[in-house]
Amino acid sequence: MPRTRHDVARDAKVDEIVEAARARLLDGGAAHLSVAAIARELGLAQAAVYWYFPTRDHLFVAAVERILHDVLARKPRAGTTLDHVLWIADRLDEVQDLRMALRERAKASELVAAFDRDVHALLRVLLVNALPPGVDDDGVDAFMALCEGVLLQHLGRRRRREVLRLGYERLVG
Amino acid sequence: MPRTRHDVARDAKVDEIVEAARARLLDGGAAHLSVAAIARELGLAQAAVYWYFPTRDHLFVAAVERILHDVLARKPRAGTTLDHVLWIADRLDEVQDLRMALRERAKASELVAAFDRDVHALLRVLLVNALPPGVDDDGVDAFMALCEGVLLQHLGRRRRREVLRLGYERLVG
DNA sequence: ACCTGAACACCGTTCAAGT
DNA sequence: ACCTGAACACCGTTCAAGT
Repeated sequence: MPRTRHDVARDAKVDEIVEAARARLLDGGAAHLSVAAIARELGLAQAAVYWYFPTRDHLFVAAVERILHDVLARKPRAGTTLDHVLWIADRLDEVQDLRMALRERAKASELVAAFDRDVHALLRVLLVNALPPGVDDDGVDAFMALCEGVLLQHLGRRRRREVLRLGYERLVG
Repeated sequence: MPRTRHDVARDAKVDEIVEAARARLLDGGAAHLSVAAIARELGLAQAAVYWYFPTRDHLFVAAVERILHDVLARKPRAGTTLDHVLWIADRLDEVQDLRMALRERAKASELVAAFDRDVHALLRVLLVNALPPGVDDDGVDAFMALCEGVLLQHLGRRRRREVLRLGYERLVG
């Protein structure tokens, strides 16, 4: 096996690592993402990963970024604005664990903290676009908080949608 | 120094460890809580801690329990029901980081998961008691979600209270 | 009952050295 | 430019052995 792979494009090697990280995040969660494990899996020395990603957090962010991109790329079916909002909530629920892990890590890493803020801003844009026009900022903030909070709860999908519907009607409807 | 301290009551020794854990949680967060560090601090072998707490998570839960107990023991000043709710939100904001850490760890440990559910149930009782009587379950769930969600946001205390006030009026007022 | 010492299997990160 | 090997300083957990 080649020690240095000058034949393989840099992007392909970066992609290989991010893909391995993505896979680990999706089954074991953030705790399952370790530089050592990925290096083992890819047959690399640990230090090789650090050539492309200066810290574990850089790799973590890159992998979460890819996952979020994929999840949000799915197009919603047409429907009422409430349907659209509920669809967004279902998507967010899929990445809820990762968002929690992001928050936890953000306390220690400014890199992760900045990314977390970006994600939050993006979700806000998504929600505002989904809502009917003319909703005041207070209502948006309150409804956004309700969305994030309801994902935190241990409710089933059915119950979650009921609560969201109520919030929608009373806060922005 | 005595190797085994039969003179010191078991409770006192447990208390010493939990207290050290509490201090570490309060400044460095959950990431700063390690069995190794506490043993070093107390001049014990690491294995000594395991005599009282079978896993790191047991110690973690015990320390968070103590912190929560202290925070919630503080008595609110009299005021409107909204004032009371805002007071609860301020208390919860103080332990927000710990709650996140709890959630993160709950994925890996059923012990932590169970404790997290207990905390959630306790907070719900606290909120229901603070709210005016006769609020429907949907309203409570929605407002509770809003409370937890608004603590997740990067809002200042001022803004947080505005959003909570709006949610209170439209969801349970 | 209580505690030590030492081990085991993990981490993230760094760095000199090689190609 | 790219990668290895080895080290360093951490973890949580276990266990035989001592008092």
